[in-house]
Amino acid sequence: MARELTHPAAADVSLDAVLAALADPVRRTILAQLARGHDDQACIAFELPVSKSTSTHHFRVLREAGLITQRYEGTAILNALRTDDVEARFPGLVSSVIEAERRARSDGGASAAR
Amino acid sequence: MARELTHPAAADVSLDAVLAALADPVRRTILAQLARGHDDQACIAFELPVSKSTSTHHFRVLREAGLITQRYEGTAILNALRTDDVEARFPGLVSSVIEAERRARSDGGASAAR
DNA sequence: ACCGTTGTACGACGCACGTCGTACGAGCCT
DNA sequence: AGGCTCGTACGACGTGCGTCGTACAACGGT
Repeated sequence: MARELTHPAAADVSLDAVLAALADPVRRTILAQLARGHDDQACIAFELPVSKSTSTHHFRVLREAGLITQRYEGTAILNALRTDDVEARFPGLVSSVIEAERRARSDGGASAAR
Repeated sequence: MARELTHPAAADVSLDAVLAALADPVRRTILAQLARGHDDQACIAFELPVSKSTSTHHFRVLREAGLITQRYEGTAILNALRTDDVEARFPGLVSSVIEAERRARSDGGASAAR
């Protein structure tokens, strides 16, 4: 059957959706790891402090916000950043968030929050 | 008496709080207008599609996230961006969001969202 | 053919957030 | 002193979101 993942067109990526997606720490973790490692990491490869279904949920939010692409490879799904599209639409936004996230992670991090 | 507004120290500004604050369109409207006009605009000067109490709430969130400073001037409160502090901590983040917000506003805006 | 792997669908639940109205406080002006 | 303006405090309410578990679907290997 289908096995089709719906991605928004580059022009349809909304600031609202992107910022809402970036607001969650789990999703930022995913993005940071995706930016750090090579592309095409399966969802399984991420160490997330949530259940499998929650994981699926977060990946879907990221995809529907236009931040990542997903494609099937057997039963697994390979994830990749949509760096080009997003940077073209919101220059500097996602990259600065990822950079900040990575630094906050390696840092002692003055205050953790939430 | 007090009349003291509590602001977080520059080092205590957390990525989580900043992104959570940026996730709301009303608060981005405030930031964009603050960036556009001069500093020291009173809360009243903002045309927001919400009630007065909700307005207060959003300004407080922005202040406690470390994105703006507020100081009393009579009964009014003057607002200003904390550009320096925030840019030092998360380079490029807020500026890119404000830029994107402004463009999305003047733009036709492909899709509105929410 | 079977089973394991990988991810999805579907409720369900609880909490946090955006929203509001009303009542109040603090300061200015006449 | 009195009234006006600007903002806050305090509930209250609805909804959306993050979370989970269970059941299921698609694909690959043995």
